[in-house]
Amino acid sequence: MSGSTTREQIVEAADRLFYEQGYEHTSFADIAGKVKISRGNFYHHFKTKDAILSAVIEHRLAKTAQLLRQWEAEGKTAEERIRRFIDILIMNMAKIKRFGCPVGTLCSELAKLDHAAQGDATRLFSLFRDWLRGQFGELGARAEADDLAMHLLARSQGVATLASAFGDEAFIEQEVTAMHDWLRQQAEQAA
Amino acid sequence: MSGSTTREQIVEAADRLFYEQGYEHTSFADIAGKVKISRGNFYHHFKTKDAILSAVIEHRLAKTAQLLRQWEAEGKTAEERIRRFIDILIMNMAKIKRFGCPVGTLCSELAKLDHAAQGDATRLFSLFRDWLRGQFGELGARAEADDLAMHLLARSQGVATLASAFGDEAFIEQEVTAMHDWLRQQAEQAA
DNA sequence: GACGGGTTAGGACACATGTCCTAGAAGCGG
DNA sequence: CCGCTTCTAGGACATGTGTCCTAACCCGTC
Repeated sequence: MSGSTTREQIVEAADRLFYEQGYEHTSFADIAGKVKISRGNFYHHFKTKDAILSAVIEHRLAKTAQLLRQWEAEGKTAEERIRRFIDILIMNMAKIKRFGCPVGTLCSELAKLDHAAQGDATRLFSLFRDWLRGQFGELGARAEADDLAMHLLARSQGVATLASAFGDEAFIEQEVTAMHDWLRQQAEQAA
Repeated sequence: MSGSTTREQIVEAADRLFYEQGYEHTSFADIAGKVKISRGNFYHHFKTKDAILSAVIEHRLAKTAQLLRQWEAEGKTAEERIRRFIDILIMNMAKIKRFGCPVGTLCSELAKLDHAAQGDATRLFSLFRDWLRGQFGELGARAEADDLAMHLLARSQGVATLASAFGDEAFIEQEVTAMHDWLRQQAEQAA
């Protein structure tokens, strides 16, 4: 988990803690403890808790963009690429069951705090949304491409929320299968 | 919104604040301010913040159970009753757009805090889940009744999360329509 | 009118937190 | 070796928090 620079280590530790404990429930001391630096040193890198949040979101945006590029490169057809998206629920099953979706829970928390970074956090969703819209477009959907993208995003979110609440991994697998079936239907319908 | 006793007023104010600001971000002072009592008086009614949370969850469980009984009485067919559930997204559209789903966001927050009341909060979901399973059972679904219940719950959750993140009410309406269509299919399939 | 239990107000207390300052250590070019 | 910038440690400071104590108040009962 260790990036090279201290700043990167801080961002990565904060990223993880924000996900696992929530933004507000994570303190400077928590992050400093993880990175094993003093709270005073912390201030040299980030003046403000909000500044860390911004850096964490920026970091997640970069990671997500890279992930999307990777899917773009690996999947041969649009349908195949969309399946990669569906399968992140399987790849991250254990963490999702424990902490929910990193994007959805962060957006929810910031919405309640009425936090200034709310818009930036939503851009994480937009990244997936726009990418999915592109894939559905290639698949043959025209005007509905964005609707389909939002629909699939929403279903993933719902699965993550319920799986976390009930601590149910089997439910994830079941709904992932259903989403794959749904995608097949969409692909056939478009052809 | 004012219940008669001070205790009820506290619970109702806390209920709302926990929903709108989150559990952790709501302080004794916030609640006392809303009810217009002193922090000292507060202690007479609730010794602990966790105690308030328990009371709030209990309150929500009671309100939810009553709502389900009401739907039970009003809807003539199982299909009609399930539509009531779907339509809460419309009824509470404005608040959902602003704060998400009260149940889902509470469960998510408590999961991250690793809070003892997590299980109690999940019972809120269970109330809906069990009720929906019953309805789908009446509709003709047998073994899949619980799967259908969870599926519908998950979709509602996803819609709430995304509608809140994007501040998009039209998306709620669109997905509600889709869920109604899906339900019609299920009803036809069962018959 | 006196009593007593339930209710209220006000504030004390210890602690954690975000923010900030200062002084020293470490690395590096001249 | 010197001087400068960057990094690090430790702690100060004000504020907000959950918790808790004490004294006064209300109000029905004898």
